Amino acid sequence: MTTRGTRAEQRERTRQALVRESRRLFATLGYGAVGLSEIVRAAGVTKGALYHHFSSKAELFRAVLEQVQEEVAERIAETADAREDTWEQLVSGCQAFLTVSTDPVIQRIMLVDGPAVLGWSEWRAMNETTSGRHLAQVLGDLIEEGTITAQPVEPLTHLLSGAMNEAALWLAASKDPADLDDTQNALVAMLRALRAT
Amino acid sequence: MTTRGTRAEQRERTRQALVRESRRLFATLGYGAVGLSEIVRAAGVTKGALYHHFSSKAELFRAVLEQVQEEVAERIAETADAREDTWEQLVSGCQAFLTVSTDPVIQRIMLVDGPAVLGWSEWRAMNETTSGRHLAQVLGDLIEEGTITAQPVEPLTHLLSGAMNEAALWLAASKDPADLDDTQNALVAMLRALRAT
DNA sequence: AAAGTTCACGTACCTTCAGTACGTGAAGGA
DNA sequence: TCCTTCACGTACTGAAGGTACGTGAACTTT
Repeated sequence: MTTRGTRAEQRERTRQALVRESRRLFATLGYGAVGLSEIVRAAGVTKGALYHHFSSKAELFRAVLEQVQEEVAERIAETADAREDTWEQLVSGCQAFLTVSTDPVIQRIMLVDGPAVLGWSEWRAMNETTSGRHLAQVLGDLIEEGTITAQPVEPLTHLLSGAMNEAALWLAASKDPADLDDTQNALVAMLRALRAT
Repeated sequence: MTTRGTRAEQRERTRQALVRESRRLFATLGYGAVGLSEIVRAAGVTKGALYHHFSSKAELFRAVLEQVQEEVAERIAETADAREDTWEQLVSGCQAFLTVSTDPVIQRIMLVDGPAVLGWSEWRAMNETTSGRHLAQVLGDLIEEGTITAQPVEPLTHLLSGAMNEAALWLAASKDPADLDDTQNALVAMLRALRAT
């Protein structure tokens, strides 16, 4: 094999090829239905290369999931940060999540296989460092400024993120385009319920 | 092997043994970490017997999940049906779900591995025939009687069931016993938001 | 610049697992 | 009593994840 460029460059190229191709395959076929041989063939390398970069199939999946999580978090933050009002940041952020998460590619990796492959607690921890943190942050701010009734933040965070995850999965499978609007309306209604009187 | 009793009896006994032992193992180790050899050893049969009853490992898991789903649905219905008022049925049913689903055994099978092993849509369909149907039923009744603001039932159902699933998973991992109360309070507050003015 | 070291892989192999083919003996019917 | 059915047990296979070790180019050292 003709190795191009410096060693660090080559290393990075191989790693990215593995992550990119496995992300594609995991998303379309699901973690369990994708073999390592299929991945390395698509990436144009061998299993030796894969195990030089990742200690296991699950570790490779973790790398993919991290990438997906960061992308989702970024796209949500983009939308939310465009708003001035904290309350509007919450609402628009939630709506952005519902829109972004409709992508089946994101769904399978982030919402379906993620918890099963890495275990729920690890999956939770990863969420917490990306998009979950934003949600908790905004909710905390809103409680502090008195917009939302004083209460523990964590239960609220999990209730909302769970509601949105499930709704996103359902929306992806639904045919009626009106479902998205209906869901967002119901969600906003629930959010409004949290507001202090 | 000394087969006791009639053929139908024996058949049922082995099937139940397989379901019982695999349920135990799936719950404690997770679907992926349990081998069929381990299951048949625990059940006191061989792989021939397993594949005579179930066409695949996933099918065996499906049988286990069905059993778990029915148990959960029954326990919730028990609590909810004790109430006269439809609204109180919703509230007590939701609270019952949070309490029941705290069991790690139920969690791993029903909430973590279920969607990944069977695929989300099949998992959703199974839910729909058990506990999910009760929730949709009650919500529909409440909308019909005007207690809840008129709106499509499905989005609401998914938002709520998703919120409760995630909350249950979090509660199981949490240490603070006050978390359960906090979550139930937050949930009830969200439910109340749905009420027509 | 030559020799030595590191490292990013490739090759060959092992183990385990889900799944299959086929044999067997008791239950049930004729 | 004979024949069929069926609920398994036994023995095997292919594929999958994972490992041990070799190799040659990139870097370091002298």
